[in-house]
Amino acid sequence: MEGMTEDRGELPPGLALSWGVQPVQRRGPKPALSVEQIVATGIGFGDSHGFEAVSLQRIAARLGVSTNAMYRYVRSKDELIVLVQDKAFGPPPELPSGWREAATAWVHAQVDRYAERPWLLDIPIRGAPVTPNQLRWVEVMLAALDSTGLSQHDNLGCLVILNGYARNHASLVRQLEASDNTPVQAEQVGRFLVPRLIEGGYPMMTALYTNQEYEDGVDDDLEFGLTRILDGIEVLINRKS
Amino acid sequence: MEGMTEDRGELPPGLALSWGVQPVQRRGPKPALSVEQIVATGIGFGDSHGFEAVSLQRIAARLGVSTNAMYRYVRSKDELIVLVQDKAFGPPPELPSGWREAATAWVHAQVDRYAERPWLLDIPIRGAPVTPNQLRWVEVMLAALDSTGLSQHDNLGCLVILNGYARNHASLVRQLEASDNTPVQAEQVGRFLVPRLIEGGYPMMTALYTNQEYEDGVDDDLEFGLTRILDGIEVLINRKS
DNA sequence: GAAAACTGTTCAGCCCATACGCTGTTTCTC
DNA sequence: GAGAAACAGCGTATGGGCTGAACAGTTTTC
Repeated sequence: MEGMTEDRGELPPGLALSWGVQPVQRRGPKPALSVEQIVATGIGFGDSHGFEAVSLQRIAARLGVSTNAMYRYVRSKDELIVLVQDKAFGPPPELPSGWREAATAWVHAQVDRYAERPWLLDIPIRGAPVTPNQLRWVEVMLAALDSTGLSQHDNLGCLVILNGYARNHASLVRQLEASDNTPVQAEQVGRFLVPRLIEGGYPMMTALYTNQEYEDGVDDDLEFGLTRILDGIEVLINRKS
Repeated sequence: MEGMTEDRGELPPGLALSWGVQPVQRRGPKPALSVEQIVATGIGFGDSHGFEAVSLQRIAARLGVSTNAMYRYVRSKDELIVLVQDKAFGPPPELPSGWREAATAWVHAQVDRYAERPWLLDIPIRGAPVTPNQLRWVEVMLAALDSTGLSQHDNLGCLVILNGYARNHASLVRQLEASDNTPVQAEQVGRFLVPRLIEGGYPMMTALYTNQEYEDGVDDDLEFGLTRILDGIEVLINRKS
């Protein structure tokens, strides 16, 4: 490809870089760093100390470079985050045949990714996915849904539901893992809350809390919700045929 | 209630204050501010300038007080955010009878709330809901699902799906509103992306982009996903009876 | 060899949350 | 009524973050 230097003036942050399009340099000293190196370091910090730890300062310090040197490689922190997100999430797995099996595997894979790197859940969603790995996830799921006979529009709708459910579930699991670590505190919360629930007219919540079902009932029951959603999609498929 | 001064030592941030439990003060000057006032000011900034704008500095400045005076009312920013979140989201509406109608109204109401105050989507979810309004939302939905004959556990599972879908959908709508404002940029993204999709082996994505269906197909189709989910739940209900 | 382009650096500005110590005010207790 | 205790808000200070501008050094091109 010759026109690799196309002007990326108004493209959203991270788009060009995530596809490996970098401004070709002709003169001047060789860069001491590379975008890949910077992104990898950012992921390292995310893995070890969470999303808040992936900052330009820290990455620069780790790489033995001044903070502002980062701006020779990345236009803004936002751009860096987009790159980190795409790289850290990685590509999707191969999906089994059969839309139901494929969807199940797809959701499981996403949940697993989030389990490996929970800090990815802290990255705010900027817009429609445009980076290579993100689009690959969409691609494989759409391919799997192609056999359902639904319209492109409906397939996309199903994908959005499944994706949202995966992310939502991963987020829930993460919360539970974080709060279940302190059963002492959970019990103290209950002692504070229950009288107020009774007095405030929260019968269902009271039952939940006194049944010990809360904080416990919302276990990592991925299959339950997934089955509901898949059943709902299946109803639609059967109706159309 | 006499024991209002129970020690709230180890309770999570915002729990006590959100339920109106404040340390009773006996001596010293009267506070110039109130927690309600602070929270209301925070919500004001959120409404006018987004979540990032709700900072202790700004609130303090607006109220004509030094930044650190805030810490006489709130233990940390986290605590403030919890209070702001609960107050800004507000209480749920009355739900119609019939679990399906109720769930539909519940999801719609949540989406509407997020449409009114999109910045609420930027608040990270800390843990299981414990504040009065949040719990009220759970309460009314559980009450509506009580007639399904499902177990408490299953009802909670359904609620989680619906809640996740509502939040996810609101988030999508917000993205679209933010990105659709610049059709010029969207077209430029397409020009950058399509050749790479073709070359990179993204047939479904290519079709989507060339069909103009992307950025457009994910419209605010709340009903589509909701119908799938409700159908899926209905399958479960019918199976159990 | 000179000019252009590009590197990383330092300096600087502005934002944020938070800790500490001070002064003045209010109220309880003796 | 006087002193002590408790509490308000303030100023100062620390540490972290993102980003812009000016600058000196390096490499390539003309």
